[in-house]
Amino acid sequence: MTDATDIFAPIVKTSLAGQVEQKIRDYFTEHKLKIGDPIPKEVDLAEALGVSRNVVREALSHLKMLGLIQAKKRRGTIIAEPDLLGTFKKVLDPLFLGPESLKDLFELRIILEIGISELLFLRINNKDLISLGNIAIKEKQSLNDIERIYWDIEFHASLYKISGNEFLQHFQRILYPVFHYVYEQLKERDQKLRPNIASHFDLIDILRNGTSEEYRKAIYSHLTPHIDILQP
Amino acid sequence: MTDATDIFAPIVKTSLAGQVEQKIRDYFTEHKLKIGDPIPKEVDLAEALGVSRNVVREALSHLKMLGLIQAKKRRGTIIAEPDLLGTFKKVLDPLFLGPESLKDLFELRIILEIGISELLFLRINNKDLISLGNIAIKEKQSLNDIERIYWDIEFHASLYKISGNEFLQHFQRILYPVFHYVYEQLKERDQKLRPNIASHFDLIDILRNGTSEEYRKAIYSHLTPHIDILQP
DNA sequence: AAATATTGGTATGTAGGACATAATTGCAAG
DNA sequence: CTTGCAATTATGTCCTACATACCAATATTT
Repeated sequence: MTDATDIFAPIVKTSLAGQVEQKIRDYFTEHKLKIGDPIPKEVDLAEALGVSRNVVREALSHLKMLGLIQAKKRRGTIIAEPDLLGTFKKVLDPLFLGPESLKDLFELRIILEIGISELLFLRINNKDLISLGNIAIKEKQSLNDIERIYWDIEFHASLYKISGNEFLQHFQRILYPVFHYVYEQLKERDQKLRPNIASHFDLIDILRNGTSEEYRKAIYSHLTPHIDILQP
Repeated sequence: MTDATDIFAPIVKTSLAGQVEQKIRDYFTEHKLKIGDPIPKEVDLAEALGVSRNVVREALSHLKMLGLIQAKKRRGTIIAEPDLLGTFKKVLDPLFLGPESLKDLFELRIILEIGISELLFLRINNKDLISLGNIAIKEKQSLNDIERIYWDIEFHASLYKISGNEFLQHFQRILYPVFHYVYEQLKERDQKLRPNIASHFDLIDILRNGTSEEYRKAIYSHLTPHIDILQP
């Protein structure tokens, strides 16, 4: 029974649930299951894979968490369209992120804001400009840092929205706690927020009358002050 | 016993495991647990929360999947640093993504490649330029589409690497199957790959002698041909 | 005494049975 | 045709038992 093939069988480091999860994913792709299609019930899967229903449930619960499937009480379980960023959100608790990750994320933000400049000039309209102006005014009138940070984030959220890319809008919402955390760190260090080289009003002016190249320079100088705070 | 407060109690739409997961996360933040710190064992959690060990395990398995915790057989379970993008990867199977998400992701790619232009000119060196040149040559010498696609992706992966942002490098690797899928779609539609307006050689030339603004224009014209394939 | 084997305890991993819950179906009475 | 009720079905929760890996301390060998 225990011959060489058994002894030297590939060592499995992933848990059973993990393997089962992979098997189920393979099953999906093999059978070309599309959104709405039902998948076998838990007991059948357990029997087919030779594991307990417990393990199958754990695997399924992973897929469920990712939004890849959706389970209803009597209807069974069906394939669903996953929420791209909903899952991502779950690991983005600043408390769990090291300083390296934080720095990368903030740098990514700069990359994104520079990257959308072309789209901004392509898609922005008068109404957007007015709305941005109102936000900038409210920020200027803020009585404390908390309020100011709120309007600051709101300003940049609007930019993402104007760019028209759904993905980015969600991304902004998800990254909110991270950026907020960075702001908090910053506040602690030098007591009051440093004035940005280029203000929000400057940015609006450029969006109205300037070029995308001018905008990129401005947004770069607007955001970089925040980044050295992350490298001590 | 069953008075109005019970009747009109907030309806629970999340599963028990989901609630427990949240409770455990709250426990982490409340106790300010850091990486490496141990968490209570499953049975204790189950008892404390008044649920079965089964449910606790399901919640923990979620956190485990996200890399937030790490469980060893006798040592118990400890806090770990999450893998930012490792989880994200799990939902990025092109088969599960709708056309809208695909379009957004590809647009995001353009945003990113435009966004890193500043960093590229800041951080690129001669060795990078030579390496990029070799890749471009190999791409030109490719005998079939598969090979050409491989080197194309390799070229852009190098760009991300040169930018120096870890996050982006991982992002590229994760998005690989998505972009590959887009290329496949494209191949099917117009049989042979459309020539890019700006070739990789052009991009290298600009990186060597040009400005970041020229580069942005070039990369934009280089990538946009791919995007209309996604909106039918 | 130092290195190695053995043994036992501990927390996670897996198994399997039982029951609860919600949703669907079909039948029956109004 | 609608309403009400019971049966059915697959997921959700609970429970108990055992397996497995790991660690520590003790026992055995060299």
